[in-house]
Amino acid sequence: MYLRAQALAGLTLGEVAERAGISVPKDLKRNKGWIGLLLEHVLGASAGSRPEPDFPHLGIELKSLPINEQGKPLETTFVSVAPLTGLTGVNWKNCYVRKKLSRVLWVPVITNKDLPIACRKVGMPFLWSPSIEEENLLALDWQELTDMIVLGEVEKIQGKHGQVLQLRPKGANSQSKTQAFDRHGKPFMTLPRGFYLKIPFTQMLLHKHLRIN
DNA sequence: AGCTGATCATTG
DNA sequence: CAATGATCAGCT
Repeated sequence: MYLRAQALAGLTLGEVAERAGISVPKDLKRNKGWIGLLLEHVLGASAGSRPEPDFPHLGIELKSLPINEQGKPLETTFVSVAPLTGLTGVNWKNCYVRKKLSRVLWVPVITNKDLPIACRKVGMPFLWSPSIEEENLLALDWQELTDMIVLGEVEKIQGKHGQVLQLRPKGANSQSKTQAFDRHGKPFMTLPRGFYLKIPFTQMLLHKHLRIN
C-alpha cells in the first residue's frame, strides 16, 4: 500500500484520476475533499465516513497534504472532531487524536492555486509516527484544549491556542450546532469544533522526512 | 501573506 | 445529525 502510494509520486492528479476513471472538477470550491477522496480510492482505503482508520488492518490513516513548490503546507490539517461532552476518563493516552495520529501516510500534493487541478502533481508520500518530542507537543496542546472544554470554556478557545494543534469550527456552516456544557455544567448548543494540525508542524514533518531520504 | 472562522459534498 | 474528506475567503 505504501509502495502503491510511492508509485503515485510525480503523477499529475489528472493522470491519477484517469487511471481511476474519475473526472476532475474545475475547482475545489464545491469539491473540497476531492483530492483526499481520490487518493483513498486509488490506494484502496475503506470508503465512508466511519470513524475508523483508512486502512483498518494496518492502523494507518491517510492524509493528503496540500503544499506549494517550496514544500510549504498551504493549509492546516484536519485531525478529528473534538468531543465536547463525555470527556470524563478521557486522557491523552486513550484520546482519539492520539489514535488518529499514531500512524499516518502523508501524501503531499503540489497544489499551487494557479495550477488547474488536473495539472497538480503528487509528491513523495511518507509514513509517519510521532517521535517522543512530537508526541509531547501534541499532548500538551491536546491537554490544554481539552481542559478548557471540560471547564466549559469552549467558546473562549481561539485558533491561536496551542503550539501545534488548534481547535477551530468544523461544521456545515456557522448555524451548525452540537451540545456542550458551560462553566456551570449546564448543557448548551454551540458550534462543532475539530482539532487541526498547524502549518509549521506539518511543514516540520515534511522537512524531516526530506532530510532523512 | 497568514490566520481563522465559514463553508461544501457525501455517507451511515 | 455527525462523521468522513478538506479548502475557501474575508479580515487583519
